[in-house]
Amino acid sequence: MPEGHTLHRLARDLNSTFGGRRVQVSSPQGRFADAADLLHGTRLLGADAVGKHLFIEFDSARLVHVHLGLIGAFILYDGPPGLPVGQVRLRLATPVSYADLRGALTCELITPEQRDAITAKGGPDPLLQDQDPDRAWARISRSARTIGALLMDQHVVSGIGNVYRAEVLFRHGIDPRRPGNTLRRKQWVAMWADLVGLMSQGVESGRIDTVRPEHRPPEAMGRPPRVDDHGGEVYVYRRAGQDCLVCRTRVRTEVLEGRNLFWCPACQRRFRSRARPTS
DNA sequence: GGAAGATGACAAG
DNA sequence: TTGTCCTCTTCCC
Repeated sequence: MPEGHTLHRLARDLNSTFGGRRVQVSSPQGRFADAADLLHGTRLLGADAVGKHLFIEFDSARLVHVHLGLIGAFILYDGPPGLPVGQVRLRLATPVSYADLRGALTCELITPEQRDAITAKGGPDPLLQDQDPDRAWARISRSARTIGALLMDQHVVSGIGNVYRAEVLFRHGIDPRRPGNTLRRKQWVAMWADLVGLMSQGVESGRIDTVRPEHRPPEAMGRPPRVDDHGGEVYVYRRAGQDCLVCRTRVRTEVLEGRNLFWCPACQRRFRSRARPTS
């Protein structure tokens, strides 16, 4: 589901299924009907993802911009399209496969200029080549907001959601409530490298697994990673009240800027501010 | 049958 | 910070 890895994987799948083909475009639910009529029967040139945004390009420089939001899903199916189930806002189809979009925050027809404006607003995306993590560091290192909030801010870094936020902070022993301007550059460089690795793995597997082999519980040894509601084996995300896989302290949760935050109070020690950072 | 909650983002105040 | 939107699933009565 929708963190950056989901969108990049989706773009890849849409390319292999529909890239270069003429597609039937419809909006069974009706909310995208006018645009669907315009695109119906035209060639789908390709799809690409930037952060949590998905762009699908059709002939005549027409682009569909999709943002799944919290609850959206874009699912591909093999076989000829059947009757729509539920609220299908957008359906792409060929005689042998189809894809249904439901619950998206955004599904709109845009121009290449609008696409550029959308992508220009975002911070660097760990899943794209040639990104500059220093652009994110420039904002983090100047901000008194918590690192937990900064990592979720798409203007700072693109593609990170609640799961990767919780997990990468755990893996680096950083309290999510710590202000961005108290972090060291070395810590950000290490976190960025970790995000690149974790999220790339997420694109391949379609799930979020962050637990190192040595921290897997003994009963899990020799078994494939467990699958939680969110699909993946993690250290702290949605594990409030359970034992930390590393130190057995109870994982805590708290709402930060409207989102559930999870962390281990022992592994992710609270930063103690002695004096204002000097540089 | 209805409420709550979920991997998100925006506008209003 | 709060409210709102999107849809579906799970839980509780």
